[in-house]
This record gives sequence, structure tokens and C-alpha cells, in this order.
Amino acid sequence: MSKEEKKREVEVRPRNWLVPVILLTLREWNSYGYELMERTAAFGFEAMNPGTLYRTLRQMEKNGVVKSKWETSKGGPARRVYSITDAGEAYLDFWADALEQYRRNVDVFFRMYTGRPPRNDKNDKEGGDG
Amino acid sequence: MSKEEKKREVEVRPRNWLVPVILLTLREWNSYGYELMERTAAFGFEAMNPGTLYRTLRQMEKNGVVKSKWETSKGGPARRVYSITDAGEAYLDFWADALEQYRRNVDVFFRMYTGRPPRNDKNDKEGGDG
DNA sequence: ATATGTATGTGTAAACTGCACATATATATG
DNA sequence: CATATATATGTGCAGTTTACACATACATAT
Repeated sequence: MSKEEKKREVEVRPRNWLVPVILLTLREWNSYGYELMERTAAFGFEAMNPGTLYRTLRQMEKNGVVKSKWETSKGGPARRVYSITDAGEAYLDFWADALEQYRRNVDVFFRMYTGRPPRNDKNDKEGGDG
Repeated sequence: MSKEEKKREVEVRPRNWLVPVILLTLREWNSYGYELMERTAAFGFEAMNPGTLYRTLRQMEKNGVVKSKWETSKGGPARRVYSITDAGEAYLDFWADALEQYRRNVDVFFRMYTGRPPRNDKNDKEGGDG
């Protein structure tokens, strides 16, 4: 396994990370799929896949956290413009709570990763071989 | 959707979070599945599922990041005691890098979530209704 | 022989996601 | 009208991950 391959393998985003990112963006301004693809880059989605994004938006509307309407006045293909709902703002708050909890877990990880000396002895941590 | 249901829905753990947690624990002392179930609680796995843990351990051994041997000397059922390999320590370092990157993304999220006033106006953020 | 606690493991189904592919509109060009 | 291009939205499918239920096995006590 090369260094590059390992890095590609480790995708450190929580499941559905796209959902709170979209909600947070829509809380500030209404937007549509094609534009959201650019904005999500700041949150770790450097090469956002269109299919994933549009599917997520539809799922979110089905769940009632966003709503949409067609916008045809701007020239070019029609855009489905999304806005956040009250349920969506509440859901975003849940995500914020959960993310704070998770951040504490990651802190535990880093304290143990950097703080303590590795190769402590508790069991018999085979000193030689296996 | 009740508050409880929503909370259950939002699981803010990255994919394979169990992997670095196991590696980090094994870096300090050798251990086995049943014992690891308790230790993972500190990292957000409060009700660890045995099946998930054992399957993950086997997958990790297949990938060469841990190795195991049977221990039958302690009384009770035999334990498969795992230890981290050199490849495992290197893999743990990759995870640490990725987690730091991810933490930056979460920081961006929280700055936007708490820092700025919601309901800014950029597009036409429908002032009234939908 | 039965029950209990310890310990490891599999089968299956649901959810999530990346990749490839399909569709549709507006504009420019010939 | 025909074609190409940029914009914009959407579906099919397959691989991975994971939760839940279930199965297996050993040691000890009674």
C-alpha cells in the first residue's frame, strides 16, 4: 500500500456530514445544487459529486428540513432553489450538539495519541516478537 | 419526529472511527475483543456491538495493521489477543493527520454556526412565506 | 446435566456514497 | 434548423460500512 493509497482510504467525515453543511449554508442564504457544490468545499468536500449532492437535497426535502421552488427568471436552465425550514433549523441544532460531543471524543484521541508515551507495559506487550 | 428520535438519528462518528480507536488502544497495551468493548466507550462507543467489533478486528488483521494469537492460560474461554503491527502504527499516523484536517473543518462549521447572525440577506431569502 | 458468565464469531438487511450515465435548457454559431 | 457548449438537475448500480439478531464454544458452579 502506497502512502497515496492509504490517504485516499481514510475519509474522516462523519456520515451525513453533507447535511449539516447544507443546512448551515442555507441558513445564511438560499441556494441551489450547482452553487452549493462550490460552497461545500470549505467543509472538506473538495471534489463534490453532483449525484451525491442532489440526492441528499431531495432526501432532505422529503424529511422536511428544507423546501424548494423552481427559479426560471435568471436565464439558463431552471434552478431548484432551496431554503431551510423551521424543522431544518432545529435539526441543525441537533447536529451542532452531536458535533460538540464528537469533538470531545477526538480530543480524547489526541491526548492519548500525542500526550502519553507509546509502548507502555500493561499486559505482556511482547517485548521481542510475535 | 421526537427529540429522542432525532438524536438517535444523528450519529456523528466518521466512517471506520473504530479502527483508529482500536489501534490507539493497542499501541498502549495488547488486548482482546471483549475487553476492547469497554475501552472504546471513552471514544463515543457507549453501547458497542460485539459483532461490529469482532468483524472490524478480523478485517484489520486481514489488512495487516494488527496481529493476533490465542491465549488459553487465563481460565475461561480462550481469548484472541491482538497487538499492533508496524503497518498499524503507520496507519494510525495517517488517521491522526486526517483527523486534524477534519477538526479544522468542524471549526469552520462552528465559526459559521455561532459566530455570524443567521438570516443574512444575499439572494432573496423570502422574507415572508414559501 | 443445567445454568451462568465469558468470549468469539456469522448472516442479513439497511443506509451511505462514489462513479458512470442520462436528461434538459439557454446561448452562441453557422 | 443543426450543432456545440456551459449550466443545471437527476437516476442506476455497486461497493462499503454497520446495526441487529443469532450461533457457537469454553469454564465454573451446583
